[in-house]
Amino acid sequence: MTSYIDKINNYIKALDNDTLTVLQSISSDKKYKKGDLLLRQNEICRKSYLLIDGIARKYYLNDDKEITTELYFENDLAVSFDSYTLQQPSREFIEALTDVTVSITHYQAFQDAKVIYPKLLTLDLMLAEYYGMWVEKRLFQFHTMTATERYLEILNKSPHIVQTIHLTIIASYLGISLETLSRIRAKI
Amino acid sequence: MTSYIDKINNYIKALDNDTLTVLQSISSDKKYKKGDLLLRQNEICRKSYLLIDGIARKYYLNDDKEITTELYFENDLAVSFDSYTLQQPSREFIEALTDVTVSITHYQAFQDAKVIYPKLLTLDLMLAEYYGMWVEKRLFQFHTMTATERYLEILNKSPHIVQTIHLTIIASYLGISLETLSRIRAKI
DNA sequence: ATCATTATTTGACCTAAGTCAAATTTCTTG
DNA sequence: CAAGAAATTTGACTTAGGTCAAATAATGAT
Repeated sequence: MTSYIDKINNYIKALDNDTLTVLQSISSDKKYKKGDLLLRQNEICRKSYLLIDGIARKYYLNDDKEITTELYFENDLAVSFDSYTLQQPSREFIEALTDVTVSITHYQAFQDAKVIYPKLLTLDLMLAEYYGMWVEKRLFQFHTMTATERYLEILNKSPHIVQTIHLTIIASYLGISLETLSRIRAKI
Repeated sequence: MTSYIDKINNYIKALDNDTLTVLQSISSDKKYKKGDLLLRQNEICRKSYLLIDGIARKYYLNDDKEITTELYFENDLAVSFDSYTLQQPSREFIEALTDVTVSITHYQAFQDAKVIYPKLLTLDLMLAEYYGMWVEKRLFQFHTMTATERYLEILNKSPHIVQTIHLTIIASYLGISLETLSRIRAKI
């Protein structure tokens, strides 16, 4: 499944000039400071954010507690999937965890471009497929793995996460309390 | 989000004759008996199954225990998403819970048709988006709701599930043990 | 460097849900 | 319809992980 990212990136690299030009024409770079919100709850997610530099996360509030649903690093595409797809208010926030630089593409501009450049439609499909598989895998892990196993998985496959991100956020991403995460770390 | 199904169905209804004809030409009906497996673990999911009649489920094995990941009724599209998308061996089974009639479309034929009929590409995108949002919602429910709340949700929104499907399967779909489900039902 | 703030750890206790085993109830099929 | 099989319930006990509170440790601003 990771190789699907490669496939997507290769597909982008292999785009014809026309398509690439359009894609660039509807995208623009922007910088955010650490702590800035790229998307707030109840706003409609009208843009997608391709992380060029820095770290960000997506989260929502449950009983005033922040539940992190996704962590973004260089080259990741940050959107609130359902808000973006349905163009309806978002349940989630997107927050810069460090200073970040992003390439912003507007939803509507991309929709319009897809009609004329079918390769963008294919690209959109690949991105949606990737996200679907990613969420499915996450759900699968919550069902089949203990908190400790999930932490070890992150430690193995994404050590950069553990090195750069506060435990409160990692804990909420793993679906456990901060204290439990601390105890898991003490055991290992 | 439910309304997105309507959008998809309207989109299908509004397809031009050429596209519809192709779609029909690469699909064919088939009947399965209760208990039949439409897809086995380790097989590649080379077909999608549109339920015309009957009930089916998708599940996988974890420590010899069956975990149901999706329930299918009339008009639902049954596939193992990652196996279908990546054309790699499936972790999941798809099983007929009653006698079923399905409309089968072959992966490769659909891929080929998408190239010529961009509307099928758009349709594929909508289906992937729908599945992504559906899984995301399921994950969200597992994070924010207790077992009792999840059961009540099913009882409310999909009473037909509780009426027609064995509790063992519902329990595994809710991510709880059969005994816990039984106790939840006793309380209510 | 120092103080204040923020992050993390540790302790004591609690709770939702799981497990295993046995008892009922409900279906099937002859 | 009766016997056997399958599904569901109930009981007794265990456990992973949560909560609340307090103690350290780390970080950052002056």
